[in-house]
Amino acid sequence: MVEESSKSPDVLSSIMDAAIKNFAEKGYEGARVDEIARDANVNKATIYYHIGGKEALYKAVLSRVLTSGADMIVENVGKASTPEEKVAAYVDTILNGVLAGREDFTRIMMREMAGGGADIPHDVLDNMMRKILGTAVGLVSVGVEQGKLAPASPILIHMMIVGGIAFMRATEGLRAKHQGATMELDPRIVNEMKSGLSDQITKILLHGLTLREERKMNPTGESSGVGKQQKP
Amino acid sequence: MVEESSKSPDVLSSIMDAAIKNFAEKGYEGARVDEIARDANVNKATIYYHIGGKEALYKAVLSRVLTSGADMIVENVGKASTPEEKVAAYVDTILNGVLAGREDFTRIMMREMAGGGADIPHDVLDNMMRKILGTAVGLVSVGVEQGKLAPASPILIHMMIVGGIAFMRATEGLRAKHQGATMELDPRIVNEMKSGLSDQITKILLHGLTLREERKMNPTGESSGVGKQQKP
DNA sequence: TAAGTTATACTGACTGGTTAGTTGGGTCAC
DNA sequence: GTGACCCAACTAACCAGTCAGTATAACTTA
Repeated sequence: MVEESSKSPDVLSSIMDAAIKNFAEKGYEGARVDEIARDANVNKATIYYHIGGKEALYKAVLSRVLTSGADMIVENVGKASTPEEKVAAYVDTILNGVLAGREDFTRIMMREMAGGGADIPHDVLDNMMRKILGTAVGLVSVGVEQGKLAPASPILIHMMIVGGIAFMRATEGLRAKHQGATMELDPRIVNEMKSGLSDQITKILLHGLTLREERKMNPTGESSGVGKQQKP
Repeated sequence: MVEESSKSPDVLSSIMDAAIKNFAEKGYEGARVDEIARDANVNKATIYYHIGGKEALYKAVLSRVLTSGADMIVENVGKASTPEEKVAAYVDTILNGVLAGREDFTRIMMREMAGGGADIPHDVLDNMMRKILGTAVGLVSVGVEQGKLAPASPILIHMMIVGGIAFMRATEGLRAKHQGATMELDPRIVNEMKSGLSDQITKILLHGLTLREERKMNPTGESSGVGKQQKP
């Protein structure tokens, strides 16, 4: 009689959420449709009614995961003016925009890459490649032309960013348990590690590790005057 | 008793090889014991006789994958003298020593990280953490103390190397098909991309992307006319 | 507007193919 | 013969996908 919930609040998104969680934790083969249904508080057949099947569900999840970030990167990098700022924007957008609070996305992406990306729908892949890698290519190209960036493979840059972030994220739990390797660290390093991951990556990418000559590092950290070097 | 494998040519290693291949391609859940047995030209029960089961087989594979490289890194980095050479040795060992011709290892590692590394046996993980990360920590620490390297998180450095390599490797097939994003690249970038991945990564890590004033980058080798720029 | 019809959203119970693991027996070197 | 090594065939469980059925909203028509 009285409707506790006339229409379901949003069956589809609860299915998607549960699917993302399960696929992220256990991978495509490891995830169970029954469990996804249970997590979504939905009858299994409902999933088949709405989406079609396990594979269709996974493809839907993949599209959502992979599509969501591309435009954000294009936009934010576009806003930045100098090549250096563009690199920073690139890193920052991936870390704090695309992947912020979405460990699940990272995990699914890692698994998908491990599998060679065979399951990624072609149009999604195409779109992603064009936008994200295109942005990276443009960024480096302009920087090189302007004499501001050293020539480097934009794809490699992209992969070092994404790969670095993904591996850092994925191993967070692991490292928390096994922090035996922390050993005695130089206080300057400890300090540096306190700044945000985005800043750290940007700094490494822009300035590298080599210190030239006698230039003292700003010991208080923060991304201030780190990359200032004189002649070799 | 006598030797390890007295009888068959080498049943155990053919099982392991087949297992590595299958786990790499399909993950733990996706791999089929029957198929591993078939690939190894062995009856399925033989696997159970020698190893015990699917999970034990996977653990064995994991140990082999993860253990194999640690000592190599420690040794090669130890041989190098300056911090810069150590960084180069670190990158080069991971790429050309640990992972050379072993895409399977990379894939298994990626999946395992995506899953949070829950399956990695504790002693293996401990050993790996101590050796590999310990080496990275030592490397950066010494470099910083000597005033030759900028302070940076050794873990992040490690993850950018491994993550970058893993993602580059994993997406090779993918990128070959979708090379639409290659666009018009500056010839200097194209040239840079011709040098080995190990050199490229080392260069980025050591020198970064930023070009300072009128200074040549001192390219590691071939990539000659790289650093010639005017001011903007 | 009441009765009849169709469309949409969902469910509980079932099924059949797949797959990890077992069993009991066979071979061969010593 | 005896024990390490290997096999073909079997089994029990699991799990993706199906189906017949319920409920209700949404039209249709007389």
